[in-house]
Amino acid sequence: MAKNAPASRPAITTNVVVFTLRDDKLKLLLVRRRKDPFKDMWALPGGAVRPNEDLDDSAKRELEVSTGLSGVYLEQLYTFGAPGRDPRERVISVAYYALVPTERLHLPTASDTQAVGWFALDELPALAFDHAEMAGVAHQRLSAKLAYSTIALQFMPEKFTLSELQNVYELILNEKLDKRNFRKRVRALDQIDQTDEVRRNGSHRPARLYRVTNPGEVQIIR
Amino acid sequence: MAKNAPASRPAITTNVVVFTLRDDKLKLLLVRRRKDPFKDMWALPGGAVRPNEDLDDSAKRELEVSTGLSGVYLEQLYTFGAPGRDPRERVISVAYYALVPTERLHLPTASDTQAVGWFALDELPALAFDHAEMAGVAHQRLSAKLAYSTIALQFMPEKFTLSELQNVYELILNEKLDKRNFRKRVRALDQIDQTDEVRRNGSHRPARLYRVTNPGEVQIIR
DNA sequence: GCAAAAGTGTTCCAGATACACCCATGT
DNA sequence: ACATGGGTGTATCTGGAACACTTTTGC
Repeated sequence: MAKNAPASRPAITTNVVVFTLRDDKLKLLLVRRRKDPFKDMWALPGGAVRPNEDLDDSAKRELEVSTGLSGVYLEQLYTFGAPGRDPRERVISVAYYALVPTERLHLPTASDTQAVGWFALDELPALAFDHAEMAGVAHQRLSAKLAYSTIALQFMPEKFTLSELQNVYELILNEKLDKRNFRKRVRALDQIDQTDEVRRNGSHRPARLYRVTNPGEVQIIR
Repeated sequence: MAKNAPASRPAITTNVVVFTLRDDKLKLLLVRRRKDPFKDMWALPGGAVRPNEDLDDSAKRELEVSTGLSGVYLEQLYTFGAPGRDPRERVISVAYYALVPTERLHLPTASDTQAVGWFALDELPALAFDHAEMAGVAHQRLSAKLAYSTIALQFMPEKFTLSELQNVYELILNEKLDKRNFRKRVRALDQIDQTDEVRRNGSHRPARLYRVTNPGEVQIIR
């Protein structure tokens, strides 16, 4: 059955739920499987943990392979290990989730055409294995964390407007927020700095640009 | 080196951080190791996941073996997999934490003398492997969860007084709370029912006994 | 001059905090 | 009668929510 496995030892993999914001939607990255089982179905990026590789490093590597990116926010999510979740043999999957600023994704990150794609969370195709559950748990965690941390800043590019930041919150929470209250609150966090630049963007008043004070740092608030 | 392991497949274990409240302290359960490595040191209960056993089931079993208990609150915590965390061979450990009401622990749960013990969190002995880190992460999670869930009720026996419940909060948070505010808040949760019994307990007014409305259920609040 | 997004403060309300005294019992 | 923990209500504070108009630009 399994290639080189004694039945007594499950295989270990990491999977990564990669979130980004595109086209005014919260999307995640899927790869198309090229082998059985679930051949040609969409799945979360992931793969075997190497013999001497830390779990975090394995997730980082999977992220790097599928997106070309490193240095983005990455956090362990949950470990899935039900017998039978892989039809071939027992596999324990340590799931992570990552947040990437859209601007850093120049290419559609196709190692070959149609092998990867970004899908809106509410329009996911059927997923291989228990990956739909992983994606669900990741989304839950992200939404929850939005409320009590500065995690949303991880989606922002180097410079951004407050309207753009508000949009990020609105997309993830899936509700409209009050502009004045939002600005008051987000400025009170003391995690963004005003620059002296503005962005001209259509026939209306230019927007002031801001910058994250401590990029890569996620603070617990409230 | 390793007994029956191909270097390509790490071993999988679960470990459980078992919390209880005793002698007005938050304590956790440790077992003394009888074999190398770390022979005679204290460690978290745990052991290998069986070939066809779900991770949750493995943790439940370890809990049952070390405490004789089942049906208590148990939640996956984090997965530890750094190479070298076990000196013999690569081991991935899925850590859980559990909360047990003290009353359910009649025996000191000794399968043999001195093999297990309860230790206050601020008086832990040196622990084997990376178990000190596990315990730390578990305590953090527990404290955090106290603030936004009804998890503290999991420590309560069948019937309890509000003073006892307040004591639980004070021990875990490590700060004094206002009696009137505490009672107002905890009653507003609508998760405890007044019984018509009282407990006579020394030379003072008897305390009303309460009961958890939905035992085993932990609600997210606020 | 008009359309379109940027920007700005104040009032109101609810939930958290601070706080002190009487009650029922055992000795 | 006194020591001990059980039990109760109100005033205040604070942070969140609601809410509308002016500004700057491109066309």
